[in-house]
Amino acid sequence: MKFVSPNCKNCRARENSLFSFCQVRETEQLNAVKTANLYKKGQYIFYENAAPIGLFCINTGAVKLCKLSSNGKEQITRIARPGDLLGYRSLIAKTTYTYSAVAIEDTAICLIPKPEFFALIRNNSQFYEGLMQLLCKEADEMEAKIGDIAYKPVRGRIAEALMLLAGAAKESGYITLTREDLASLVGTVKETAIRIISEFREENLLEVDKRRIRILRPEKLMQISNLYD
Amino acid sequence: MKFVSPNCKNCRARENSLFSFCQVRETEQLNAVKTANLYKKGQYIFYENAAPIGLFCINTGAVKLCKLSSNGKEQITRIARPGDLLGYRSLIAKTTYTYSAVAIEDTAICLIPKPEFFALIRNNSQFYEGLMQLLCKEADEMEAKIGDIAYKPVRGRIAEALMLLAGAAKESGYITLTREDLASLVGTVKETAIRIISEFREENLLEVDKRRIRILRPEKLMQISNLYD
DNA sequence: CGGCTGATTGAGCTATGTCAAGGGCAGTGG
DNA sequence: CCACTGCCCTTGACATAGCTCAATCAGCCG
Repeated sequence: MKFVSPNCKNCRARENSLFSFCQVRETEQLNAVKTANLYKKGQYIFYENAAPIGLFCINTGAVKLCKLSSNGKEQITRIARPGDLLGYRSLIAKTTYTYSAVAIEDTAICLIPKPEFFALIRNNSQFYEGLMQLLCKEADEMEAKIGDIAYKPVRGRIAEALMLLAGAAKESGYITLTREDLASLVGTVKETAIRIISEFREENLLEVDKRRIRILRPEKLMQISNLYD
Repeated sequence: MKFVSPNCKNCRARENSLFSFCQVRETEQLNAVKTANLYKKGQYIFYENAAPIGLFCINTGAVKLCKLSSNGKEQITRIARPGDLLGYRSLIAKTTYTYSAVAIEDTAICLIPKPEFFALIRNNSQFYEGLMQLLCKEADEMEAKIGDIAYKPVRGRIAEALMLLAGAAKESGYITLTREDLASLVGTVKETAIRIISEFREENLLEVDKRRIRILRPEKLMQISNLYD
């Protein structure tokens, strides 16, 4: 299989990432030290509890971030996409990874080794600040998610997740997540997720082609997502 | 009511806070610019969605951080105590507060105005780094909480929360949280929380005196907290 | 002695999880 | 090109944790 290592200079993923703060020279340096890798669907990029080795930047594809709970179930905390950075929290806090990262499509990812990452935050204060803001945003989102899971019924959470996924799903507008992954993303089980999707289909809020889902009535779903008991 | 504004120099709360990174001179400056305030139990320190005005540092007492969900229920995300800093996320991300802060005991809090906060992170890189690590830690905790709420049964979550609260409850070892607040902290309702506490009492895992709870068998509770289905 | 706030307890009800049994599509190997 | 195998997806039947509503009780304060 032919895989051309992406060049940071003209990397589209870089543009909507924190690396947009980098100067041309820095970008060239990054390009020189980074290593690129292709992960097949289902392959692990890194494991929960492992020691971090660097900063990952997703080039193409999609990755699920998940933790294993003691009852053996997998909880997906987020779906990461091109331009998203992975692993910085563990690097900064000097801890092990708090979640695993698994490719859910064939995915290309670049890795910036630890030393270069730290050099970057030392030398580029804009990048540093950006990272800090990213952390805050991430925290805000998680905080919101806690509220959701605690009080929003599954139906609403699924509606919400579908909206988010559709927004993130580039051109196509198709959501290709597995029902199981979708369930795990909103904190429920496969069967419940399926039933609710079926309801939405019957109400013509979305259509299902093979496994893929396409939203038809975003407004309606949005409304359901905000509707409580 | 007599309230002596605390002095940063010999503030016990400061010692287990990020401000421990400050030099003597910085501490003196902080002391000069800060304003101290006493909040009665039940009083709001700041409101969700309001614009941040500075960094809060809890001196004595306890504060609940909570969000209102559309169905009118309050979700408590965390209980903050002396030494804890509040509001930095909104300052850094330049957003409004994502939660409200309410005193659950009579509480003394100092406020460092926005400009001085930014001056601090500009000039003290240790403080800056510490703040970053704090953010990471906070994010980790929330991530864990998401997993908990999604998959851990209420019984386990209550056990866990009790352990945490007991740990944080200074000397006394008494947990004084309202049943309602406890419920909201673990994402359930008052009645369910009460029933589970009663069970624990019957099993002699804790004792209840008036409203106050004291843990008797931490090991057991710990075990329950990790026990799934 | 009221009146209040919070704690309890009981009795249903229901959303959601669990278990079980197919069904369809896609990729593989003969 | 067909049959086989292995995912997923789907649906039904059933069980139950946890929510709601409602009534009562226990401190506490003026």
